[in-house]
Amino acid sequence: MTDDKRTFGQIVRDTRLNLRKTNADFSLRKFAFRIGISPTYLSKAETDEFQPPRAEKVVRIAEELGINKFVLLTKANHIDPGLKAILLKRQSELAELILLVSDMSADQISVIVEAIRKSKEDS
Amino acid sequence: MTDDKRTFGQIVRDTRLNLRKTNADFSLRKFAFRIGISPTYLSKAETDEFQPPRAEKVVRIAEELGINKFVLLTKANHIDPGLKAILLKRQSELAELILLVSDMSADQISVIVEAIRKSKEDS
DNA sequence: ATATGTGTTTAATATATATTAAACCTAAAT
DNA sequence: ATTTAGGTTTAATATATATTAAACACATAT
Repeated sequence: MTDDKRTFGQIVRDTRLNLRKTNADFSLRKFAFRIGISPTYLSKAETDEFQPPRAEKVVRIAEELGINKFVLLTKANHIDPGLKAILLKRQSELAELILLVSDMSADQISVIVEAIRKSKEDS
Repeated sequence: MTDDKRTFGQIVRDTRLNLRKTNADFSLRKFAFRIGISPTYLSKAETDEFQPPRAEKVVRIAEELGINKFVLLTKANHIDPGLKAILLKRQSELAELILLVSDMSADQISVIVEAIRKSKEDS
């Protein structure tokens, strides 16, 4: 299960410090500049004193850290910009589907995804 | 097709004025107070001079006007708070599904919804 | 004529969210 | 002993989004 109990800040700091062990480019300052935020802000965000940055920055952080962006976005209380764009355009049509699967397990949803994928191949 | 070319403001004003024909409670002022926004704001929003109000207010407007909330939310560039809550919790699990169906027609999505609904009955 | 109801406009704020510069305090390297 | 690199703290802003009070103009009812 992808059920990480840690906060946004804890995940980012833990992961970054781990990478820093073998790569000095993962110091707080260098990492912050690479992402496009100030060291100040990253410091506070990693200690959960500030709220996480906006969605786009969170995605960049996840990419740089090599972790799943959706997990980090969820911790940051953001919806992925790509998903958001799709939903903004088609929420009437997608609402039913999302509500319908919202009480299903991840496994059950995977089964559905696979079924749809297969049916798509046959066309 | 639910493809209304009108803006948020146009839809709200048109619908409200229609209701007002037979019901004085749909004057701009009374309606605004009922929704919980100022007449000023509603006036500007209905003429698209201000951006639409926040999602919760848009939902209330749709309910009062008796129109589909998702359509109005889309025009207002908001995601339905209910959907948003689901996505914030489970976007890792739902992302694949949403991306997969995002290029399908509304009809095709309906077919999938029906299939899932049936399979749910058998359990 | 005036009070009442309608929508509009002017002129600002309010509120939340996102964000920073600069000074600071270490510990390690020179 | 001092430069360097690390992270922290103070003290504010910046930015976007959401929102309003009060005065106005016009029509209709009294």
